[in-house]
Amino acid sequence: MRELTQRQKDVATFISTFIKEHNYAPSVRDIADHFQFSVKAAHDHLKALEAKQVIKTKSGISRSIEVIGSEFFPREEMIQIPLIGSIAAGMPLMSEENTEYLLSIPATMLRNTRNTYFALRIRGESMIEEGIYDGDIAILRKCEVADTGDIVAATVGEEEMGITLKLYYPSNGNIELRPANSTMGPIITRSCKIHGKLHLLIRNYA
Amino acid sequence: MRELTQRQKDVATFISTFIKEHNYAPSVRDIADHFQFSVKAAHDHLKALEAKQVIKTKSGISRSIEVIGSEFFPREEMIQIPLIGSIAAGMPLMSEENTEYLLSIPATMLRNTRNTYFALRIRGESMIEEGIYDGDIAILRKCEVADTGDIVAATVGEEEMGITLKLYYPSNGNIELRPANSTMGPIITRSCKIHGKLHLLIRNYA
DNA sequence: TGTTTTACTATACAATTGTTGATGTTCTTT
DNA sequence: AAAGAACATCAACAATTGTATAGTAAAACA
Repeated sequence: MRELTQRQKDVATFISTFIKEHNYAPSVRDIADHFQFSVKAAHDHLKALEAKQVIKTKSGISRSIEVIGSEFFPREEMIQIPLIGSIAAGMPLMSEENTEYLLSIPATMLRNTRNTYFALRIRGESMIEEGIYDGDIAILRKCEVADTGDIVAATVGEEEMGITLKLYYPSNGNIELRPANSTMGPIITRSCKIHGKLHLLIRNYA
Repeated sequence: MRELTQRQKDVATFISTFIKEHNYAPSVRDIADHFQFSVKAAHDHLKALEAKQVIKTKSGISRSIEVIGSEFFPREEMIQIPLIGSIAAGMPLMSEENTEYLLSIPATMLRNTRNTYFALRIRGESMIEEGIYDGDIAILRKCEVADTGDIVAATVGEEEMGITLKLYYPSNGNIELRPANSTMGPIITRSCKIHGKLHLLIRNYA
């Protein structure tokens, strides 16, 4: 298998552009018309591009061309993340009904596509020395365990008390949830529920 | 015109889900098959949903249903923002050829859709006291003027010297570009070129 | 040199798909 | 009670669209 020819790149570019412009994929004839060649030529190009893993099509289904990742046409993989409320403001339930809206984050900015992520709005100044400010949006990876020093979203005691974002420091039996704010003391507890680890922070200036 | 009925919501949800799953819109028959009703029923639903501004279709073009904004199916408007390099690391040119990749940001997180935005990777500790850390990604709105106290990306003198992110403080004839780091001094200059204002900050923990 | 790949033309068939007419039921609103 | 909207069926037509056959020709490769 050789690499893409110029003509194939042109066709792939056209498809990619067409999808962005129209929100649906071109038909074989849309491609043929644009390049002023026959329907078969267009179809052959699609086969070639599919063999070279640039596009994917579903046989028999119209306008089903999908531009997939490749050296020449890197697809921007997006992950949808629900923003499920504010940290330390009641109880942001981990359910889809509580989703304020979905954030789209490029997969390249996250570690692993297969993990589940969720987002919370930061309230308060407890993590200010880590550069996490009131109003910031934290994107967390859902997980139950954390390593020492990780920034985690956790609930201590009753879930209704609300989630806190803190530094995780376990020490012989106890768990210390440290704020990054010298005016505040840590929460020391026997057990807490970890909801996720901080992976991304988004701040809005306006 | 009344609001959406439960059935119409179901149909709209199906379409929305189908598009996410398949990357192409359902045909009229895909909808009919799923709900076990006739093709005409599906088609009528599409007309109703279009009249109610929930979807948009192109007549005669297969699989051209597009779910648009509405009370019940708020469309997440995305803005593509080019990441054009690192701040204070050579010269990140404001051109599309220098785009490392495109970030997708929900429009709701930005002030104005019509503005031009670009992104830069932060290098150095000069804005650490504003909670802006090395490696953070700054999303800026392209503009030439700024207000006192704004965080701006600017170049002083030759453009090749590189862009800096600083606090903007003009004072009778001079322009002071203040770092947010007490160990560093401000840049005081007669003139500088402002490239944009900071609007969004993204930090990756991993 | 021969083989493979690329890049097409022209034509055609069949499946997919959008669209419509005629018609009826149920529910809500006036 | 009347009117309209919503929801539905069956059947049919026409346009769109994917796929294929039968070639031609040039370029790339081994």
